[in-house]
Amino acid sequence: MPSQNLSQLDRALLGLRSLVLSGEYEGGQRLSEVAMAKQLGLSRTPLRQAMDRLVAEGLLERIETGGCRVASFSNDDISDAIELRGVMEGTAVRLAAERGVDPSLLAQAAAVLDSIDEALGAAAELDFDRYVVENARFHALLAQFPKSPIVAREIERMSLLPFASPSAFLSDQAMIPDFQVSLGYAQRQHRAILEAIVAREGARAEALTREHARLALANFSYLSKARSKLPHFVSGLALVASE
Amino acid sequence: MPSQNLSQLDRALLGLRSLVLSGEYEGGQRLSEVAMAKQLGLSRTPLRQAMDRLVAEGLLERIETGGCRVASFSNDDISDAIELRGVMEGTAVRLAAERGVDPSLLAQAAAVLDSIDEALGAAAELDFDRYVVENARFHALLAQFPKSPIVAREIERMSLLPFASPSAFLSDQAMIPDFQVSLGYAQRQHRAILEAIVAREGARAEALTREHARLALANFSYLSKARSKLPHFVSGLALVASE
DNA sequence: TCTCTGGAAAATGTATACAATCTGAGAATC
DNA sequence: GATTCTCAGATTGTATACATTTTCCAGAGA
Repeated sequence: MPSQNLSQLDRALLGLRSLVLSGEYEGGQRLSEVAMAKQLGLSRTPLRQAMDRLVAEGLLERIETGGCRVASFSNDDISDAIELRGVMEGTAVRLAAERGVDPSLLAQAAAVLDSIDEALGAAAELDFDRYVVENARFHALLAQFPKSPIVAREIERMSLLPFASPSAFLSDQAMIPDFQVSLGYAQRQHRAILEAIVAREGARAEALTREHARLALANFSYLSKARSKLPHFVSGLALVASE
Repeated sequence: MPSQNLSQLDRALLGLRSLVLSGEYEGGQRLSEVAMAKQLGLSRTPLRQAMDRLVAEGLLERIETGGCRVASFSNDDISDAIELRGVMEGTAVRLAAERGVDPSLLAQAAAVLDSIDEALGAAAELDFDRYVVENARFHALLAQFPKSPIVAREIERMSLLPFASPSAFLSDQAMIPDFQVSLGYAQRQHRAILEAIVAREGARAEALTREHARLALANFSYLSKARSKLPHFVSGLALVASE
């Protein structure tokens, strides 16, 4: 059985999120609590909690007169969300460079980068899944570098929006023609960021990290244009208003 | 009657927040839902919602085994929170400078700055309350400059923590010896920021805004040292662990 | 004196009932 | 024909009841 030790709230969160991201309710219409609860097989209480949380995450919007609707994002919204994630990660690495980083964390990050190198491997034998996992791990490590709960927390929050996370658009990048080049470029940025942190070059680390986030923006732009051909492949892309 | 059109949730939020900030429950002990609900005169349902929200804001922490406790902040946490607010506001003004700002917003901001000048006035007739109000308004305007719902939203979120808001430590600054000098300095920064935005100098606007936020840090340091003499004057200062 | 165990009291998580409010469609009016 | 009005159905916000889990203290045993 897949879900065993989960609370009803957790089930509601998972269910609601996947329903919303699937684009089933994209119309912007109100989400009925009773219908939702019945569909997910739980009572309104945990469902309501889950809705509150998704509102806080930005996936749902509250309606003034009561209830929620699915949020809709413009291309500019996504661009801004990615920019903000870059700004926050950039701050993390700047602080890390300024304050110094725990050597064990640095070693972990270096190991992850080595692993990414292996994942990239030769042209033919690219291990894409491994890249995605290790990339996420590297970014998670960056967030921990400054040893600041507040910074870590806010970075995590920035990555909650489906488009802003470091892994967004990545699992679907396999269909982008020259994606291998792009991955190699990203990895060079990874190395440069780590190098700058070690060298205590805060401004450089920050600038590199911001630029690194913009790769996600490029991927989004590509997918956005190719959307008609690759419908609903990217989780949550249905929430983007096609202006 | 003070509270009329408020929902029970709103009442719970206001009541809980003020209870927490008052430092009544600082011990880090678990907050009893039933006791809380009885004290505030409402049922557990809206109270629970309010607790969820304060957890999201960072004022409460969830306990693994259930329930919540009051969060406790280190000096470093507060320093980081202020830094992050500066980073976010800095991003807003950089984007504003890069993208250009609606002239009507610029005019409003200029008017607010004029009003602050009046509030500062001559040495004897400083209108402190007015300064606080107009300062908050100026910062709110900055958040709106980039015309980005996401940026505005995240800045607002950063300002939720009681120590990170642009008005934090300000209402209590009256007791700092040379606070008038400090206010004048802040106002010069305000003008420089606006000037940089108009001149499309993104990097300058960003750097100035970050530095501006650090004034709050200086105020906090002062209050932190003087805490024994001014106990519990600053709302929420009770949550700061006196290491 | 300390540790461990047992169990009662209390607290939380969840479901459900109820009242106030909103929605939407059809009737009535201009 | 368009607009306003009305009212029933549906929906949300809130209170409360119930079951499970957690807490904590007392007492036994080492």
